Amino acid sequence: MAVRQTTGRVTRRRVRTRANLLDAAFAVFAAKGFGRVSIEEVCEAAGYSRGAFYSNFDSLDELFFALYRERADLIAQQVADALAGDGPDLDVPSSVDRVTEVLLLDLDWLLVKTDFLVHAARDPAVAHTLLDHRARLRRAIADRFARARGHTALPAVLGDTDSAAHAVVAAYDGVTTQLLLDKDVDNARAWLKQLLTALLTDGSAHPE
Amino acid sequence: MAVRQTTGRVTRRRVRTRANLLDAAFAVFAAKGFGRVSIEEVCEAAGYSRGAFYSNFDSLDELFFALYRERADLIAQQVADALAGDGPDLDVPSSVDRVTEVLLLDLDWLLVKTDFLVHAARDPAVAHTLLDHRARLRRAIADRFARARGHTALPAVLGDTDSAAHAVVAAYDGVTTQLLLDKDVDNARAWLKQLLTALLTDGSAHPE
DNA sequence: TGTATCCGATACGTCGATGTATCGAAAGGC
DNA sequence: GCCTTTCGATACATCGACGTATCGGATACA
Repeated sequence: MAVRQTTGRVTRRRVRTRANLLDAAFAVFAAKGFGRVSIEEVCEAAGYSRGAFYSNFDSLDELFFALYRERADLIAQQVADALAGDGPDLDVPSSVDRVTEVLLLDLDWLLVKTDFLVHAARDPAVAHTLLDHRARLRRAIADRFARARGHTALPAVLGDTDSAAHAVVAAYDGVTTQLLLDKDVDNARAWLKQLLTALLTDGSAHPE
Repeated sequence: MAVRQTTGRVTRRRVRTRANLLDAAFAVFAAKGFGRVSIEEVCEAAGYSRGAFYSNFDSLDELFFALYRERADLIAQQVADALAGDGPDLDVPSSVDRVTEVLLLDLDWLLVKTDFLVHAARDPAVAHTLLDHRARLRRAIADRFARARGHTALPAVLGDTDSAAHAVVAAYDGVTTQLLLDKDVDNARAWLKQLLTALLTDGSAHPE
């Protein structure tokens, strides 16, 4: 964290500034990629001078980290809500639809998230944060599966609900990669749905 | 490309230098990530001065691009070989083993490849190269499926062999993401195998 | 072996980004 | 509304990386 001496009070202005910097940084990171962004660019996009930046953050890395945490928490919450929202009656496929809606909505987020993955891959501490986020998503998904037990059976090849959740995340990651290249959100959604269907339904139950 | 005037001859020294630069760059990129590497670092790692670099490349981007193409071609060839090598008698699971062996062998390559993905996601021209590489892999896989027809049936949910190949690549990408974070190659291989099994075999045929 | 050509090392000038130190202005408690 | 505290703008010094221009040694070919 930046200087922040004694136990001083925190001004409203400060919170606003910080939020503005984070928002601007998100846009700039999404557009150019973390590796090609300077502190000055972020400040300019936010309409502040570098003084404001150094008053709130120590480095671009720290800002990036904070940015990721903030958004990741938001997404995790949205997914958990989408999954917890429907009663135990609804079947898995319709849950899939709702989650897909949330997860593949924002291309900019996927770009930033991938940048973050690249860093995490080279820094164990950062990796830990990302693994945490993923674990939270998996937990929400696994819980949903557990509740659906009896309504919809999972194929035995996948094992327990945890493994099934793992598989869902892997499918999501796989589709994300393709989406980053062809930018076709609709296609990605359809394709993710098909993948999940193939994974989560027994081969004997042919759809449509 | 760098200067390279008229139709001059190309010295052996030049090819060696170029290759050395590419090799050193690969190591440096894998270690620090493309975004955090300077031209000087690459030269230092290779044991050359910047003069050598500018004589062979115009920019770090160009070197990175060349580096990717080179390695991607190599991998694509290896995968194609691994798939074409076994006769039509072998079943899909054992092909999976052989390909997995090739694809998940080198963590450094996965790191560089992900860096490349990040760039491709923001530059359509670069994206085209990466999509080409992926298409080549998919073709090899789809061909293998086509040859296996009659021996092993694919589940109907996946559709034709092209879709099945698509699914395989998605699973590979998904597992790669996790592998980049936990660095557990053995686990990734096992997990990829399980995923592919779930995808490619009919749910009715329960293994072990 | 001679020689024309090519290659890469060195030495510069330049520029952008960084971090700090300082100061005026805004904010909040009273 | 005053006064203390905090925030962020400005100015400055520094540094690293960049790209170029030049030159001496290496390389290929006769």
